[in-house]
This record gives sequence, structure tokens and C-alpha cells, in this order.
Amino acid sequence: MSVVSLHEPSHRETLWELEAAFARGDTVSVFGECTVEYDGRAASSLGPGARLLVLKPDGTALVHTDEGRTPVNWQPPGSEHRAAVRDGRLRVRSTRTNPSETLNVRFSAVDHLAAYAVTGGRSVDVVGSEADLKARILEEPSLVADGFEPQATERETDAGPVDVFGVDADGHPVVVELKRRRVGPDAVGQLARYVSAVEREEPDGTPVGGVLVAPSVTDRAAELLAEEGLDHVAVDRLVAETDGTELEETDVVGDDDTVG
Amino acid sequence: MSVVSLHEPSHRETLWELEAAFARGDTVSVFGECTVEYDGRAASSLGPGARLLVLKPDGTALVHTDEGRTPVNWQPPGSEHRAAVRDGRLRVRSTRTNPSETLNVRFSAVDHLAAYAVTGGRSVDVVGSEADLKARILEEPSLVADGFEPQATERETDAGPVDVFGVDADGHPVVVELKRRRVGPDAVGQLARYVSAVEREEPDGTPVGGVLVAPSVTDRAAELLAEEGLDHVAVDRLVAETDGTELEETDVVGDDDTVG
DNA sequence: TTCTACATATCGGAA
DNA sequence: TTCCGATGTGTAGAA
Repeated sequence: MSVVSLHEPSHRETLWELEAAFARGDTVSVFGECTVEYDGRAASSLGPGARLLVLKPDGTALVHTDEGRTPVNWQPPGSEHRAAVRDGRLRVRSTRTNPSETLNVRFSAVDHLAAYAVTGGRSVDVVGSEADLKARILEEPSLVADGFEPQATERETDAGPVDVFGVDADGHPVVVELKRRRVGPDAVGQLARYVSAVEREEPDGTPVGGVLVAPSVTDRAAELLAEEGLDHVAVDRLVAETDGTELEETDVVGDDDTVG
Repeated sequence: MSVVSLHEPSHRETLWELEAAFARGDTVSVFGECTVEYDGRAASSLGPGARLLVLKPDGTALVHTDEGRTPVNWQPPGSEHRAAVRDGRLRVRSTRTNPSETLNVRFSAVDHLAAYAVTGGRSVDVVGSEADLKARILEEPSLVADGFEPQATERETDAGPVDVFGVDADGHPVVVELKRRRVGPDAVGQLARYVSAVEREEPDGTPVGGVLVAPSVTDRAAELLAEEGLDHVAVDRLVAETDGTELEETDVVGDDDTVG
């Protein structure tokens, strides 16, 4: 049987099915009235309400309310799920170590449980990552500056790895920081940090250039760049991906049986 | 009825029930064999597999595999869900604008659907935030440095808001950056950025101090701090919360009916 | 395991 | 709405 589904089960039935689902390696969805407590890196408490609890075979636990992409409470992969009936409530406790964390979900009533053999598979990123931007820069270094010659990627410095490192037309070192989206002061700080580190490596007085490649920068970021003598080059991910040729949306519109 | 549950429904039944659940404002859990495509800030594709789809009334859509806390694909709150039957498959499409994004989940077979009136409520953080750390510092400024006097929190600079701003025993400006956990080079960069901004505000030659308050720092971060003439003060969240008195775990151990 | 930075980050607060 | 930084960030890749 592919799916096990319990409608308004007793705590004992829920307990039994959770045990079986854990043993099978199923992913479990539980709807019910519960409270949630968490203690670990922080500590929090959630009062009674109707929630969705998802338990994965890799140890992930998610408590969702009716709002938000982020679970209201959770436990990361690698945790261990345990269920028990105590004080007339069904308790699901998920724990992990390093850091030590505990999630406690107490159901006064379980309204529905479903267990199913969910499979894996990663979503293949077809476009849009910082790696795409890097490929584009390496393919056409003049986007950074006329005469720019890349020499290394992920080059290590005392301040961390530089996205693209190279030399300008005068042979002076240039640090390039890539961002896939509009950036603020933090990205300028990151670039400045790498530039400083390279300056410390070079003979005194060697000018070290810094270029922030991003679709756009905030006003404050632009001021900080000017303040630090750093440059911004506007390169959009669309430009990076299409090489000048815009892609058209070709998805078909107009369906039968559409609801929503 | 509190929960609506369909076992191995036809696409038409699924479609009908999704429509009803959307109208009621229910949160929906769908188990089935599907492919997923996403296009928006990035673009990705996920091949056939057995997955869990969660649809919330606020427009959130989550596609979960058997692994990981992060959904393999998703749509943020504010999106609009639509369902349709097309080419013999049940399609759930979730779209939003600004940025324009589309999530497309195509089920070859739906094995289970459950709809339930999930309620809200935020998890109340009882301890452990950066705000706690700030309160602790304001309560006992000498933790930062002997003679330190806080003058403002979230003080604006050209580089952004400073967590705690004050003067040292000599009356010189001091910038304090708070972190609730162990920090790396990025936090040093953030502090350095604020210090630089304050230095630009002050008369030339005014020494501006910078203190990073965090439980600990990485080796590289420590080197960078030294390089920049900045300080680190180790203040743990536990110290911040308990004021010297350690809390004991009082949770009861030893339950009946425990499984897992 | 730890370190380092990316992410379709998400989220909340402020201007 | 944009800006800005915190987050129990999570996650991957490298040392």
C-alpha cells in the first residue's frame, strides 16, 4: 500500500502508525491541535492551535501554521523522532546533539495522519546562480574593466576567498566580488575586506583594485563604494545567461478545468 | 467536518477538493508522483518522484522531498494557487508578481490529499536573541570595556545602524557589534565598516574603538580583528540570560508508551 | 567537524 | 515600497 491515512485517530492509533512509518522510512504529515516547545540554540514556546507537523525519515521535523514559508518551529535533518502518549496527549519529540536541541510537539487531538514513501532528487538549477555570473565574467573579462585579465577564482586571502582575482591593464591586482542580486552595504564591506587583505600581501604602495559585479547597488552602497575607491559594474543575470538575446516566455496560456 | 481526506483520488476529485479547500482557507497536504518546474529569480527543474506538496491559504507553496529542512522548491507567501487538469496530469501552479515567479507542480498521480483549517500564532521566543545580548550589555556596560558608557542603540551611520554606540573611559567613540553566535570574517567586516563610517564623521585623528561582542570568533576572524585594531569580548547568551546563575534542565525523563 | 560564503534565502522593522 | 540586518538561518564545498 502506497499511502497510510488515519482519520481522527486515537492517540494509540497515531502512536502505532508513527512507529510503523518511521520503520518504513516514510514521510509523515500530521494535522491536529497542538502546542510546541523548543529549546536549543534559542528557546521558544507556541500556544495551542491547529497545525501541520511534517516528519521526514532523515530526521527533519517541521511545524507549519497557516502562514509563512518558514516553519513556525522545526528540527534540522539528523534529529531523531520519538512519539509517546503522556498525560492524555500524543507527544512527538525530536532531538539532536551538537548543538543539543529538542522540539516537543504535544497534540491534544490528532485530526489526520498520512504516511507516504517520499523520494529524493535535487532540483536542477538551470540558471541564475552566482556561478553563472562567474562563467560570464571569465568568458568576457572586459565586462569588469578594459584589459582585465582573470588569474584565479576562489583565490584565498587572509580575509577569505575572492570570487575572481586578476590584474588590470597596468598589471595591478584586481579583486572582483560577484553578486546575483541588488546589493547593499554588506557586499561593499565584503569587497573592501578582500581588497584590504590583498593590499597587505602586496608590496607597500601597490594599488589594488576592487570591483563589485551586481545587477545594481543601493544608494548607500554606492556612496560606500565611492568612499573606499571601489567600482561597481552592472551585470544582470539575464545578460549573463542570454548573451544579449532575450528569452521569451513560451508557456501556453488558456487551460480547461482551471480553478483557484 | 474538520478534515477532508482523499485516498488515491482521480484528478477530477483532486481538482474539486483543491478548489473547495482554497475557498475555505484550508491548508492542504498532497502526496503524489510529480515533476516540478520553477522560474523566477532563478530557474530550476525537478524530475519525476514521489513528493509532498503543501499549499497554504496565504499563498505559500512548499514542495518537499524526503530530505532536508529546506523545500526542494517553493513559492513565498502572497502567491496565488491555481489547479487544473491538463494532458492527463493534475497541475498546481502558483504564481506571484514582483518579482515575477512561477512554480509548476505536475502530478501524474495523486496518492493522497488532506485539507485542514490550520491556524496561526507565532512562536514566542523566550530567550536567546541578539536583543537579549543588547539588554545585557546596556545593563552592564563594563562587559564591553571598563568605563564604557552606552549612548545610543541602532545609531545611524553612513554604513548602516550601529548596534550599540558609546564612549570609552577617555571619552572616545566606541562602536559595539553584537552577535548571538560564533562569528567569522563577515562580522569583522561589518564592525570595521561601522568604525570607518564613524571615523569619517569625527574630527581627523579621533581614535574610534570597535568591539565585537560574541560567544567566540574563528581563528581567521581573530586575525582580522587584530589586523584592524578591533577587540573581541566573549559574552555567551547563557551568561546574558542567567546573569551568572545557570539554568538546569528540569524535563522529566522516563515515559510510558515511548516509540521511535 | 569546522570554516566560509551563497541563497529563488525568509523575515521584520523602519523610513 | 525599498532598505537593512538578524536568523534556532539552511546548505554545499573545501580544508
